[in-house]
Parts: sequence; C-alpha cells; structure tokens
Amino acid sequence: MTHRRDSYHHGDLRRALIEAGTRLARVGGPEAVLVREVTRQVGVAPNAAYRHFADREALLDAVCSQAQGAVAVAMEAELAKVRAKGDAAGRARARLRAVGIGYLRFAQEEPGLFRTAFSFPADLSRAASPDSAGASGLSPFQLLSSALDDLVDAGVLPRAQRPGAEFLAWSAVHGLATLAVTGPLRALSPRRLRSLANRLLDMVDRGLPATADLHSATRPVR
Amino acid sequence: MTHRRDSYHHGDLRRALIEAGTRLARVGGPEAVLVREVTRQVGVAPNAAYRHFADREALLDAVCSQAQGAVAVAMEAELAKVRAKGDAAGRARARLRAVGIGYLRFAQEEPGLFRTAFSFPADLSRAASPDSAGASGLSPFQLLSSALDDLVDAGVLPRAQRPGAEFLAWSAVHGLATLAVTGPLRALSPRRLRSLANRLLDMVDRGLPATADLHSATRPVR
DNA sequence: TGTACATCAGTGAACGCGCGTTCACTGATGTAC
DNA sequence: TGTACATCAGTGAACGCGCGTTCACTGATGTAC
Repeated sequence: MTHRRDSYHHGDLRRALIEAGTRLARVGGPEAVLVREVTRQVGVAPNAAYRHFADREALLDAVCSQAQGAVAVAMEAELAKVRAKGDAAGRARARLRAVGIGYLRFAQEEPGLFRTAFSFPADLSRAASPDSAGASGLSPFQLLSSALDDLVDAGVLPRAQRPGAEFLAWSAVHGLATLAVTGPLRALSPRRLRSLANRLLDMVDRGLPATADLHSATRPVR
Repeated sequence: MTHRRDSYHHGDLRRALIEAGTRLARVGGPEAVLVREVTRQVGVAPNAAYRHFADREALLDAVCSQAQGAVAVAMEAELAKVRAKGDAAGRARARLRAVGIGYLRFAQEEPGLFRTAFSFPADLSRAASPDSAGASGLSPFQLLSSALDDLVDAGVLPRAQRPGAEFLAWSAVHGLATLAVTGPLRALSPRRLRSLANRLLDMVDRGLPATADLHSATRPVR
C-alpha cells in the first residue's frame, strides 16, 4: 500500500496522497484529511502536495470520490446476494432493499469514510469521477437510480411516481445512517441497528408507491 | 437584543454569550460558534467566557439547546394549524405530518441553526434542558414521540409497532433535511423541495404501520 | 551514442493566521457586625 | 448607617499550536540534434 520511495521522484505521488488521505478519513472523517498530515504520512514535504492538488479542497474532493467508490462496492456486494429466482417484482424490490442495506452497512462499518463520502460538498456531479464508482462502473446514486428503474419496469412503481423517487428512498436511508453514525443512535448495538434498518426498508418498500387520492387526502392546507 | 454595558459588570453575560452564539450559528452553523468571536460580539474580553462556560464545547452545547428549542417552536406552529374536526385517526395522522413539516420548514429556513441543533453531538439527553423546548415544554423529539403515541391511541399504528417508531419517522425526515441543507439537494427551489417533502411524508404515512407478513416476506437472507 | 538544455517534481524555510486557553491581576458587589 | 473584607466577574497580556500556503531553490528526467 505504502509506495516505497526509492528516488528523489516519487513515482505516483498523487495516488499515494489520495490513499493516505483515505486512510486518514477512515479513522477521523473528512476533517482529518489535512495537507500536512497526508504529506507527512507519505514522507514528503508539505508543499509537494501542491504539485498535484490546487489546494486542500481539491485533495479532499479526490478522497471523497474514493469514499463514494467504496460505498458503491458495498452496495454491489449486497446486490450480488439477491437471488435471481422469483418474479420480477419481488426481485426488483429485493434489489432496492439490497442497495439500502449496502448503504447502511457501509455507514456502520466505515463511519469515517461514510461521512467523507456524503456529509461534505457532495455534489452529484462527482459521480462523474471513475473513482466514485464500483466494479459495475456505477456510482452509489446511479446504483440507486437503476434499482428504481427496475422497480418501474417490474410494474411495482408507477412510472409517474418515478421522477424524484431517488430522493425519497435516499432520504430515509441517509437519515438513519446519519443518526446512527454521528447522531443520537450512535450508541445502538449493531444488532438493534440492523433491526431498525429492516423496519425502515419495509417502510420504504410499502410507502414508496403512492396512490394519488391518499396523497391529496392527508396533505394539510399551508 | 444586545445587552448594553453600563458598568464593569455585565448583568447577564452568560445569556448574552449564548444569544451571540446563536446569532453566529444562524449564519455559519456550529463551526461559527467561536469563543473569541462570541466575546468580541458582546464586547468583552475573550477569557471572560470562561467564567460561564468550562470550554468552547460547553458554550456550543448551550447554543445547540437553544437551536433545538427553535425547532420545537417551528413544529408547534405547524401543529397549531391542524384542525380539530374530523375523526381521531385523521387528526393523529395530520399531527404527525405537521411535526415533519415543521422540522423540514425549519431546516430550509434556518439551515445554520438546523445544523447546530442536530448535526453535532446531539444527545437525546439534551432534551432535558428547558432551552431545548418550545412553548409546550416539549423538545422536538418529545413532540414527535407524542404524535406517535396519538397515532397508537387513534388505532392507526399497532401498539406493537410503536417502540422505535420515532427513529423510522425521524430518519426519513432528517435525511431529506440533511440532503436539502448541506447535501446535493441544496440547490433545489423551495417549491420543489416542498413537493418532495409532501411525497416523503406520504411515504411515511403509508409505510409506517407495518404488517408482519410483508416484513418477513421481503427481507432477504443475510 | 553523447551532450545541452528545457521541463518536471520534489525540497527547505518561512509567513501569517486565528484559535482555545491560562496566568496573575483589578474593579465592583454584597454581607457581617 | 458605616465600615472591613470576602467574593465575584471581569481585564490584559501572553502562550503554544498546527494549519494552509508561498517563495526561491535544486535534483532528476526526457528530448533534440
């Protein structure tokens, strides 16, 4: 992992800095990604970083992409567990659930990287970087989108409800992840958290496909 | 608002510091609450703060309580709009929705305070401070809990599903708030955000009361 | 194949910054008698 | 009611810290002829 320095020139300092930054983020979250500390770890002068990154922000962005890529990998791992048998509707629902499970599991197992991936600037545009994708070439957001598309194709989610559905599902899962990582649920045991996660995903599964009349019936006047 | 200094002694410096801190948090979030800046605003020496707070953290805690109190007030304002007519079930559901609307509206209108209230240490124990409550004397979390209790009493939510339900509802709403305040949805127009908020609350309304068999049917093996 | 030179990727030292916090102090206030 | 004195709530100056970033530099690499 640590590129051994055999010469004055490093070889691939940029990569080494990103990797060191990721290691720091794993332990201390985004605020632990410091130019001085990263260069220290690699064994290089602090200002050497400026040959590869405009400023600290640019370095952090790169680390953030890498963290998003790790989330994508976690999602893909859960998706791979979904069995192919059964009807299309059941499979599509299971895939959406797998995406959520992967997200939550990652948040629990790698809180520092999770925060780095999503609590900061976190533009969706970062999905453009290849670093932020998993083996499938898709970013976490794209994996979610594709699961929702499948849900439409399988006839579970009405096509009219599709636009913006990412944000509904993401909100639920992201909220629980946040409460569990930094918030008041951070003391919860993994077991109880898993149970809560399952109930939350049930809620999404049941509540995501809306019927129009219920929608207007319960909305209060503003 | 700004306590004018007429003597060597201040009068109520503690209060003044908290208020200045809240003003700073409104603009710049929790990281803007600095001992030096707060004392500067009040017109007092930096170290004077240490007569009233053990350290920066203690000051931030106090500001955080105040911010939570403001969230409670926003929720109460929405609760007050719920009309008393109709059946108990409909009213209880409308009250839960009002709690969510209040939370999301606050996040949108006061992003700095919202982050201060919930993104930091945010122990539920802080609910103990009177500052963190609204006019009803209840903290945001307690307002949510009571809305869920009503839902059980009205027969909408099975009693067996009640434990932990706070965290399901809170997750959904908190996730959207977070994505909208700091995350990738921060560019969204208030109008579109409101529409998303309504769809999210529909999802919770529909998905919160679980039926046991659905629960086990869709959960994949782990 | 050897040499001259431009380009690139690092070094070393220093900068200013603003923070939280501690120290020994002094001016104001309240209480005992 | 007046005075002595303890207590309290501020002041002023200073500290160490570690950060991001800039400067002028030098050692290594690659390319033209």
